[in-house]
Amino acid sequence: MEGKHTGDEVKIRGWIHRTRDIGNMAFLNVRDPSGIVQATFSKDDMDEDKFEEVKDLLVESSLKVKGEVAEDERAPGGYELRVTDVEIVHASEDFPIHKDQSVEHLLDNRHLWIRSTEMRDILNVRSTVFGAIHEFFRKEGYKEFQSPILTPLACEGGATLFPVEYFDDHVYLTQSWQLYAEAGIFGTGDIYTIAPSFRAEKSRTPRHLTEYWHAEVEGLWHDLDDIIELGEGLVLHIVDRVLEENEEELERLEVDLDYLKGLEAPFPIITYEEAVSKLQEEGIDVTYGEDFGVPEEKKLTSLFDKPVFVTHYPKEIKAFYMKRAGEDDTKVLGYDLMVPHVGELIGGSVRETDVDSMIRRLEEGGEDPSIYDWFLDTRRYGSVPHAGYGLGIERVIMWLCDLDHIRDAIPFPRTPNRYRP
RNA sequence: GCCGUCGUAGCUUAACAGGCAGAGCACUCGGCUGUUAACCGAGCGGUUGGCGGUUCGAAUCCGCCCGACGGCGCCA
Repeated sequence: MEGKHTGDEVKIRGWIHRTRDIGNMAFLNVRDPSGIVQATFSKDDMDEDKFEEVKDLLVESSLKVKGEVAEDERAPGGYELRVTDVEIVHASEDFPIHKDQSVEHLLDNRHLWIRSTEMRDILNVRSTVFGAIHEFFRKEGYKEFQSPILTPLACEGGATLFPVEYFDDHVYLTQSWQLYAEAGIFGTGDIYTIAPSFRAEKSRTPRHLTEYWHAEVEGLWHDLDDIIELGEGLVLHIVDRVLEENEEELERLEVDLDYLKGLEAPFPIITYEEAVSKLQEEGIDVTYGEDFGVPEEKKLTSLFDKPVFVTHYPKEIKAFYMKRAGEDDTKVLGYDLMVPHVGELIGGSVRETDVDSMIRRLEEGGEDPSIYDWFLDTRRYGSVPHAGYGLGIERVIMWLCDLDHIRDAIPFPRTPNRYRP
């Protein structure tokens, strides 16, 4: 509907977005996955009974319309379809969503709300992001590798797990692909996955889901510089692809396109220690050894016009599997990639390869190393240096689309208070 | 887990130092030959989240419970 079909007879199959009738004429805005166009019905040009039937249709009724495309400044968008024939596919019941809706009502009716232009735009971007991740890793020579969703293992020290009955026993929904990936690299080499991860944490924030999609990668012989480059490359590739495929959607979502278009390598890299001094200079009350909270992240990301890598965190605030930095073993060879409004996009690290120090770290963390027995075998039979990271896909979408809440980055969000529809 | 805000018609809400629960949208009926969230007229629609208490009288005050939303913490 941009003038390309003016004068042509076309058929459209879709749903009624809005209706108006003025006696002998009716105007139906018809939506399909590509957009909305006004369909104009005139009593004189069609069967009278059918006209009356069309006039009575409610919003979201499905129909097929045939007619001529006409340029008309009175039509929204400047073009309309002058209908000559219509087939009613299904006359809708009174649709629960109208104007003036609360967040709560839209979430209760999420299965209907995903028909909205806003949700459709976001989900189109989401589709591009998933495709771009596969493209990037395959282009870079990484193989796709799957881990089980049902697992007896915890993967991250403190994080809580969803228990699942497993016949007479119980297992958990996975929090991460990583531990299985660390076994996988011995056969397949460099690997990646896109898979759901589950966290049973009652996090009440705009950037947490209990079920989220996780892009993870594990690379043989990789060091910290390798996974920094790999993280930066992935993010830039996603941005490029979304700008190529979804500029129209991003404009409707009122995203700052100049910011996204201006992103290029290299992203700034600072150590945790430098970050702490910078924050202190900026008047933020942080002491060395504390993990960053929301105020710290907010300030830190505001100091850069690109995503920023923060490396070499103290070992106390990071997971047991991260390798110590050779020059200072109070720090780990890992990083977080942070962006404004969203916080952490990627968390990555070089993995500890020595079985004894790994067992020690687990015991220090109050865990029973015997549960990790099979995993520790990856450090017993030809242990090799390796590294990897995990990226929160909904967080990337939230960042790209400038969303206020991560729940809108996924069709059917799962949060501590909500698991329907 | 902690702190805060809010539950009134299908939806969005008004009424709150206690005194007849009212409107807009949606829907139904009627009118209108170019509407743009059309408009005009009429109608339908309420156990004020639940239980208990105070009071002559509670949507309004008090207690408990349930639910949702927002913020912090934890993380991707």
